[in-house]
Amino acid sequence: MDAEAIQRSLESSGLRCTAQRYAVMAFLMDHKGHPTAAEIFEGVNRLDPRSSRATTYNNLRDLVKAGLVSEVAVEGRAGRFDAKGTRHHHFICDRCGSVEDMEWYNVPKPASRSLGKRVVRECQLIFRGLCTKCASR
Amino acid sequence: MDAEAIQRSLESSGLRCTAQRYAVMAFLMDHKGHPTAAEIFEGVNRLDPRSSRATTYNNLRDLVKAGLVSEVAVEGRAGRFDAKGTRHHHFICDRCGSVEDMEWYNVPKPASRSLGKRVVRECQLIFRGLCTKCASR
DNA sequence: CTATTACATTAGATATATTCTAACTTTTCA
DNA sequence: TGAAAAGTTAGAATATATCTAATGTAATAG
Repeated sequence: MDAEAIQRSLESSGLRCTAQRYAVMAFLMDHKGHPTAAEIFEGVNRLDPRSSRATTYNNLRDLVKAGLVSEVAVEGRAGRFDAKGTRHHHFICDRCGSVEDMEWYNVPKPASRSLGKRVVRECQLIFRGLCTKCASR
Repeated sequence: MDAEAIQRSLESSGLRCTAQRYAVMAFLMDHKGHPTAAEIFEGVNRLDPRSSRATTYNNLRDLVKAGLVSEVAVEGRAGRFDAKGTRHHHFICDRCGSVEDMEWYNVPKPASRSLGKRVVRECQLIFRGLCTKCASR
């Protein structure tokens, strides 16, 4: 996604395309490895313009609310974020904790009996085990 | 699971069955709603014996390492725990954040091509959407 | 074009969650 | 029995996230 596309997607979500917000979005497009808020903050601030920590958190929250970014569900303390480009599942390494993308495939929905009145929006798989690096030890 | 079964499962994992560790395990068997560490700590301490926060965290970590408890992958700051009784998937409400159990069913494994050298230990499904309460608003 | 208002950003303080430290207690077992 | 291992503890330290209140910036009604 290029600069204009980022700008358009922000504006069509009712968010102004500020330098700080743009930077968060661009960083996420560029780093597919599910960075933490701290990593995003640091990465964004290594370049211009300076952005405060509060702004980074505010913008992440706004972007998640707008559906442009998703927060990845992992155990552990630091939230991890993901620009919603392509759909994918996740693999989490038991040993080193890294979060990797896995190719997307459809997963059967639960029986409507067990679903009740709940409304399912999406359905995500999390694999656990050993990543390539940790498996070879 | 009764008292003796908890004791046996602890000991067969090489963990002593201390009062504090037993209490954490019993609390988790009794509260299927994926309590946070803080809730477990509070719940355990409302009864005898007193257990410190550090011990609660230590014991949770030991139990997870031993495979008797799993940490549920949810976004948000506080870790949530789950005694591995029956297998189940999870439903997370977009609106109120509650985590509910969903009936277990088998999920197709990823293609070995996309898996590479990774070793999959388990495979967990997370549904997102609106829970029964939030859907009716 | 300016004033008003809503949106955004900031530094730093605060709140929350988890882990660490170092002393102490209990259990195990040679 | 007594040395080593395992467990517990209070409180300090660290990590993560949010709040506050002052300030800045952009959109737009007049």
